[in-house]
Amino acid sequence: MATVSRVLNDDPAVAEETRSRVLQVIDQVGYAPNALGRSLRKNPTRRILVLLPSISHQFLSGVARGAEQAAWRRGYQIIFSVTHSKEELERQYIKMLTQRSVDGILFTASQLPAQELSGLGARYPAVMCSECVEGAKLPYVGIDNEQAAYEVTRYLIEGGCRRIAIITRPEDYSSRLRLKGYQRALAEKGIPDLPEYHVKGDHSITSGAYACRRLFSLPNLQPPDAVFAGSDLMAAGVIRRMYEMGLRPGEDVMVFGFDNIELARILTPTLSTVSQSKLQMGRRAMELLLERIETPACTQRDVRIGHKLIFRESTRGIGVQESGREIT
Amino acid sequence: MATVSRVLNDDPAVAEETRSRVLQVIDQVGYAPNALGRSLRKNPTRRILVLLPSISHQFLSGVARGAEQAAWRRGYQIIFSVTHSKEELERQYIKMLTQRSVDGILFTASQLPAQELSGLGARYPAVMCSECVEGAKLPYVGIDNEQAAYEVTRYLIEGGCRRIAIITRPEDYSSRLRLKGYQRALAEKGIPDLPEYHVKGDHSITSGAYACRRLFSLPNLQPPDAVFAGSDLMAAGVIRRMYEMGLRPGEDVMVFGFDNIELARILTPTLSTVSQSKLQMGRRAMELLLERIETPACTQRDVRIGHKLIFRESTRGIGVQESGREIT
DNA sequence: TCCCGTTATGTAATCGATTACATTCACTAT
DNA sequence: ATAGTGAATGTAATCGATTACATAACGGGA
Repeated sequence: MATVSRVLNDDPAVAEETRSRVLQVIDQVGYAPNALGRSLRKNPTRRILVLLPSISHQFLSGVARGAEQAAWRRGYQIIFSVTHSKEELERQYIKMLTQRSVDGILFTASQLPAQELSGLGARYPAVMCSECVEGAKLPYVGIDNEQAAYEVTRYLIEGGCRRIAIITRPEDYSSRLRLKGYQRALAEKGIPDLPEYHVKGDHSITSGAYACRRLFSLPNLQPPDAVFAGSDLMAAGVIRRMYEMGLRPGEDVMVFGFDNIELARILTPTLSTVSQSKLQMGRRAMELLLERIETPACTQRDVRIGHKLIFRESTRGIGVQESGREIT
Repeated sequence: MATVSRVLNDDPAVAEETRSRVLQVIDQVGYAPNALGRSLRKNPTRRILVLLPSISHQFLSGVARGAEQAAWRRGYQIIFSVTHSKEELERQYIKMLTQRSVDGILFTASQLPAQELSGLGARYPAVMCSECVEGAKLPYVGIDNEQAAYEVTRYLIEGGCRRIAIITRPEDYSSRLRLKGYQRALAEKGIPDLPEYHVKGDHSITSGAYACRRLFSLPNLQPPDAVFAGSDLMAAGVIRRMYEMGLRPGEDVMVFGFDNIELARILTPTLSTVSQSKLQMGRRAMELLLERIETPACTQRDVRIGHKLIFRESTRGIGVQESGREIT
């Protein structure tokens, strides 16, 4: 038994002849070492859990890919679980961390209270990415949402838009920051910030379509001349609905998205949007996490990733298309 | 120690007073049981691994959701890993099964040789879903691809199309079956099967666009009057490219997709496609897998899931839109 | 008073792999 | 011939939780 273990762990103190004999027998009986026994003794599992709110999240899947690359490079396996934005499910999967089935955890959109996350972070390696929880004391990697939204809004205003609607999911911290950026731009240009132009969505296509209908049937108020959606999916819903209402997105009304998922290039009209470097975001977050795992003493802090605005046909009416003006 | 274990496992033979005292201390010191030790003793982990070729696969993410539901219902956790269609990665993750980190594995698009999969299936609980490997002796859950493609082709022919192109990924077993169905329909109607109209793709949008360009610049041959793409994503590429070439999909040329992902409802024109019940597919596959785990003796076989054709604007030129003719 | 049964808790073996330490063996130097 | 050396292998403790079994404590009946 001991010798077998030595063979499998490349211990040099095994005679060449014994080694090959062992390997042969292993092959014959189809022996596979039990990972449980192993990690019980030498505790790291070299496995990381990434929590996603849903499995088909276009934006986060890019982040996940970045995280995966960084993990593999350092010899870690990565596994995913899906929370469906339910606290209870999230706690279930967090158990994998506290029970040592994984060495660390990467949150992409936690629903847990800040305090709970802080407590977890104090005891175990954990990092937040993309969407963060206000007040949770975990390292965080993401873009400057306030600034990005500010830039989009300013761009729309400078292009001549005066009635700019915004669709957000107010539960998200990032969405609240974006709203702030939007308001900063409006204030700067002396344009009134009408609450009627703030509409809620949940990042689904349907909710975008629904928001669009509300915006274009406001009583006692002119319809918007631009719609800034908090995600490309909602923007897709907006565009779809505009066609159904006989509006021409990109000409009658400008549309701006957020995330730059693949869909943005395929929609008709193609969608202007904010590009976040998903790969880089995931990579940096994973690096931060591995740092914490391997040197428990370390106390790194938040990381900010750059973003850029992408101009496509959905804002054709006010400017150039498909240039990649790098901004931050 | 023993008493603590009893408390955590709800053993009735613990005095109420001791129980509450134990719980209090557990809370104080922040004790969390180590899952390794536990599963080492009572061996099932009640955890299932689902292998996906990529994290942002629109179609499979629906399947994954179905699998997840079925697993939760029976008290199993589910975790995902991504193979990027690389054999080596796939083998890495399969180790989680052989090393008993999970109780079973669900393949959605394995790249491994049939023999290897058969060997695995003989020793451990494993099931294939959606895409199968020809000759691999694992239970499989999927649709009747040959029949579905036959129905689509027949529909196009009956609508008046005579030059029907098909885009497939010939590496997939399912694609080869679909090609057969396509050929059966052509033969039945006495329409020649021209190899020039068979174009390769890899299920990416780009490959669809590329295929489209080839199809509409065939030397000495009329361009097709219908394009049947092996996936909605490729169909999206086809449609995008048609616009760029000044063609009107759904009027000049019919377009049919496969999978019925959400995108199909959003494209302009909306996309006619084959709907596979993703949820049901995932659910049935997971049920099959759990069956195998819990009653090792059982030897269930393949399961066939129904499909239906969805008619939308991209075949507007030849028929009704958005009806749901259930077929199998 | 003694014995028995019941209930609650403690003891120790177990799961499978790892690894410090002990042992064996062959061989060399004295 | 004997002690000493080093390489290869064997032995047994260990990781943390579970659980069959042993023990302790207590009350009640003969």
